[in-house]
Amino acid sequence: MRGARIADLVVRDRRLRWPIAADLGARLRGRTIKDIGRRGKYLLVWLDRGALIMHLGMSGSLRVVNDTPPGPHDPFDLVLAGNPPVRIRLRDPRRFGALLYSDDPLSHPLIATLGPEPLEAGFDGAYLHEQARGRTIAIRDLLLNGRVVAGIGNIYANEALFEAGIHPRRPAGRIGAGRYDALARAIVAVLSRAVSAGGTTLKDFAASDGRPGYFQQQLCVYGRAGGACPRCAAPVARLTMGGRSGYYCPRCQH
DNA sequence: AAGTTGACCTGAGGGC
DNA sequence: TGCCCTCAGGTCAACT
Repeated sequence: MRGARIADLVVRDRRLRWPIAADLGARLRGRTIKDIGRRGKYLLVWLDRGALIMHLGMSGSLRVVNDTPPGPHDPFDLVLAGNPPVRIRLRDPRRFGALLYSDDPLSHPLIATLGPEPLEAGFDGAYLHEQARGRTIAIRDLLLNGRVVAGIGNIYANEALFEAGIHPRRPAGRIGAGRYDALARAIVAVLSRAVSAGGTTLKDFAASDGRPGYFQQQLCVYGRAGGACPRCAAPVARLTMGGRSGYYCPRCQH
């Protein structure tokens, strides 16, 4: 995509998480893509001025397609100029994805309010400890809050808490600085290992080259209720918090 | 202010 | 086979 000129945006269904702006196609035609980036789980397609902000939600995927006819859940194609043109298609059955434009994306409310990137400088145990001070929210939910730290989803929150030996329901304000050091290290380790493995394919996740991830083979607790804890062999437990599952070892995590 | 719940959607899988 | 229920990788917005 980098360096390409946008020939067209073909919108078949505007109804994503937020409606695709009616004038977006006209705004994009003829513009040049300068770079591709990311903040949390938001994808940034930097143009000569401003950027597209995209999100894949839970079920979205972007693919390069040729003459494949669009399916019922393929809301748009971004067409790049060329001979032949390159069509990049979003498939998003649940329509939780997003396609937005901003002249100043880093100031956009969705981006500007995000916490630090967990794999970059500025994220450590001291930061988490400070964020948690005086708060009663369960630590699992604090980690899912993008304003605290960007881009941690349910799988990696649970895995990092296992690695750090912290119970997912523990109130965030009742965890000491030393344990937050361990938690921050666990988050960095889990995310790094997951990236190396190409991500986690529970069902249909695939990387941009179409290949699945393999981190699911390294999951210690997520989705493994009843299975043996890899550390102590006690059965992994499942709980529900705010309508979402949490997994943990009742013997190792407190 | 912080915490909790509901909302947005479709599809898959299990039980009956 | 079909119907109904539950659950799913996200996260914002509206409540309490």
